[in-house]
Amino acid sequence: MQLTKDLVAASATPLVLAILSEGENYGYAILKRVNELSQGELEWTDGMLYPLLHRLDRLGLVEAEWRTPEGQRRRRYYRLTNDGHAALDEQRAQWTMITTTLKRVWEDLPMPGPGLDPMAGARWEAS
Amino acid sequence: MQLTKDLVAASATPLVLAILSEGENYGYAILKRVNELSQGELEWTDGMLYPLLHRLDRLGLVEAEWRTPEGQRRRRYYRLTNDGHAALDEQRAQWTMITTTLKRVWEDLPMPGPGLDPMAGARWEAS
DNA sequence: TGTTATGCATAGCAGTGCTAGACATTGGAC
DNA sequence: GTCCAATGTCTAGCACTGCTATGCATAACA
Repeated sequence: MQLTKDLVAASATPLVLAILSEGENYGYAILKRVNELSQGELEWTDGMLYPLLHRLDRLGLVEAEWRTPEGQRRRRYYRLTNDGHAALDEQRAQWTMITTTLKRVWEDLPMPGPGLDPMAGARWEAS
Repeated sequence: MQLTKDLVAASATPLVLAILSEGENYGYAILKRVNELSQGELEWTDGMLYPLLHRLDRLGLVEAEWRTPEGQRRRRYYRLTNDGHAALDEQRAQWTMITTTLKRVWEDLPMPGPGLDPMAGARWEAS
């Protein structure tokens, strides 16, 4: 499946935050995890992940630390900060809102709420 | 709720396409419909909708026609083309895919599939 | 010794979405 | 009569930023 740029951009941050909420992690493994979670549909490059990680760091949503596990390569581990957790919740709420909105049209649900009804009951035949 | 730019950008096209799939419509009414569907959470400006509509027109996803209903203002009505319907289906599939992916992390679902398990079973304590 | 997997980094520009500003008509309030 | 709000549409131009392309390094393995 070929995803639009917009969608990739919009989902990148919440996805990384969500993955880090599972526990600290490092770039290369995050890449693998994204692939796994999306069952191969999302194909992120490292070139797009690292800048994002740096951005999240600048924004204070994650903390980074170099570490060299026993007998392994040097890696930079990232961990969610409190602000990061809050940001994740916020993003999640936003996604839920948008998804709910889209579903309302897609599934033609009856609509609660004030009901502006801009069309005053008029209906047009499609196409 | 304050939405990120990315998310607004990513949802704009599918939302407009979805609204037009309900039947032909014109700019001002689409704005109202968006407000209604999102129950006031989405506050689009006309300045962002019209360029989008023009773009969709250029891409051949919608057709436009000036019309002046009996005793009403002149309006430009937009209608989905076949390509538009196809694009809507495509976008919908993409959203579903992403949403599914995000839910997997958010809800910590057990994961089906090949199971790359890049961490070889290791678990870290979260921050 | 060559290749693949692991692991990280960033300069710089292409691409584009929106803000700001403009214009016109209708109807109701005062 | 006048004014304001709602209705209705349009576009130039630039600010912003996300990614592509590229570079570097080590380990394992064939």
